[in-house]
Amino acid sequence: MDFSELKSVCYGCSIRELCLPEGLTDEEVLLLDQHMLHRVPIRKGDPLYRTGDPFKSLYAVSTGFFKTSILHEDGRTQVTGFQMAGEVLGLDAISTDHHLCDAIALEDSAVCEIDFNQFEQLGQLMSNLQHRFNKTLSREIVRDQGIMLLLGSMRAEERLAAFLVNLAKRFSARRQSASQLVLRMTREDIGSYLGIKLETVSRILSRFHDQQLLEVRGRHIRILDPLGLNRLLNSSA
Amino acid sequence: MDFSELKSVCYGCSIRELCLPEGLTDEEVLLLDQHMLHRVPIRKGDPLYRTGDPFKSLYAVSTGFFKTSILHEDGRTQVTGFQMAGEVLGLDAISTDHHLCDAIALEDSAVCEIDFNQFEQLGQLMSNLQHRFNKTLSREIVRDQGIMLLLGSMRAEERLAAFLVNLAKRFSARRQSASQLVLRMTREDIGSYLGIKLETVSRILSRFHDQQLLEVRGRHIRILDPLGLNRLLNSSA
DNA sequence: ACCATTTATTGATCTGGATCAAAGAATGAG
DNA sequence: CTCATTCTTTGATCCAGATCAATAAATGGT
Repeated sequence: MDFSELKSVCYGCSIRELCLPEGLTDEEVLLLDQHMLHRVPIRKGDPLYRTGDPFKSLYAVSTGFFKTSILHEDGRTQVTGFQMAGEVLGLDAISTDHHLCDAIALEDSAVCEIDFNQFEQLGQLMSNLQHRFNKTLSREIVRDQGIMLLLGSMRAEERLAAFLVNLAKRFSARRQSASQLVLRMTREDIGSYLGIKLETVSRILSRFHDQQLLEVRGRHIRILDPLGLNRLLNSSA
Repeated sequence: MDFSELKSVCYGCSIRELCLPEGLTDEEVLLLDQHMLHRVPIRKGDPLYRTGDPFKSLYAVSTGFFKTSILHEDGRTQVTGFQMAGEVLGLDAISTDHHLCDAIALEDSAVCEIDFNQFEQLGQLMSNLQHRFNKTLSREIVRDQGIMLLLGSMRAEERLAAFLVNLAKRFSARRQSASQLVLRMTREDIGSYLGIKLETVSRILSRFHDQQLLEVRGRHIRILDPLGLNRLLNSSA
């Protein structure tokens, strides 16, 4: 059976092995995307969903870049993540059947919509899919706990270094340059995510620039000294 | 069929409806605990598991109190949670098949050990169980994101108020007093969890005491003014 | 291309919480 | 019960990062 002949969202997708289908066989992938995948474009600045929206589907980012943020009753907002190709949006909504954050496209993007009811049913048929999905959920927990560590015990400079190193790693896994980053988010978004103010983000980027760790031109960042950045992380200094 | 006659760990358990079996039928609960539950006692101060241990089982706290903490390479440590009866430990380990944090008993405790392989198999047979478990994982993600909000955008006083309100709510759900709290953890543990220093925890508790919000006698805390505490949370003042 | 608006940088000053220090209270092992 | 150890409180001082402020650079709509 030649899978490339079939009309399959996943099959032609270059980030398949970073996405939900990771670790599934070709036949399993086919079953997955024939049953429930649906490609949806989202314009820059538009929400994929908003807090309170009823939960129907998960979304795998196909192309583009998103941010998720939660809104405190007093108006304060906290960016909880930035998602790029292959990453899954909406996992938090499974708990309550309503979305608990806003997901906003930071550039023109496309997502694969995954009907969650159907997905759960397919999980009953394919233990491998269910197993992988448990890992996906668990990985999200680990990611969040990493951010708790960052917010709870790192200084501003370390947080920003960790952020850049993490972004670079994720770009690199997607075969994009690990040194040439284009930030899709504002300094304020970065600050919110890292628990610091936008002025502090800007100042530290400038300092990293002065220290020859980075070249900073607005949102275009080139990592000049990746080891130097990493050194900031692994030393408690 | 009279389930109370059967030897079932869950059936006689008073916190059943706060635990994994939440929402399952009696028959489903029976299937669950006959297949894989195993009660394990843990002494105060002992680890239930440690970072790096191979992952075999999840653990539902039956009685007692735990903390989980992650260890940064440079020696810094971050408490990621406190778990009481009915709460599940080990969800983060599903992602890598190894535990990624330490879980330490803060008092003499008992857990229900749940063999995860068997649990996944049972999930394949009982879609309801699987569905509930997806929700459990998702709820943990939501919890972690709430802590991100706390760490990223609240001041020390608000963090501590949020912590106490949350503890009181959880005790209350377990039919324990919502005003009379006995803290099982040190000021340092609380501080680590909240991203502040132990001296700051102590000072703010003293201040709350002075403001008649609390009565503080070491680890014995009585909440005198729950509305006042809540007011600290909902105002950005 | 132009103007309005949003975003970014940088400086000056202020402050919440960290750090350093020392005394006091609770806990646990023998 | 006693002593050692760990935990907690409180005070004095300091500093990383917040806040306030002003300018400069992007960005987007018409």
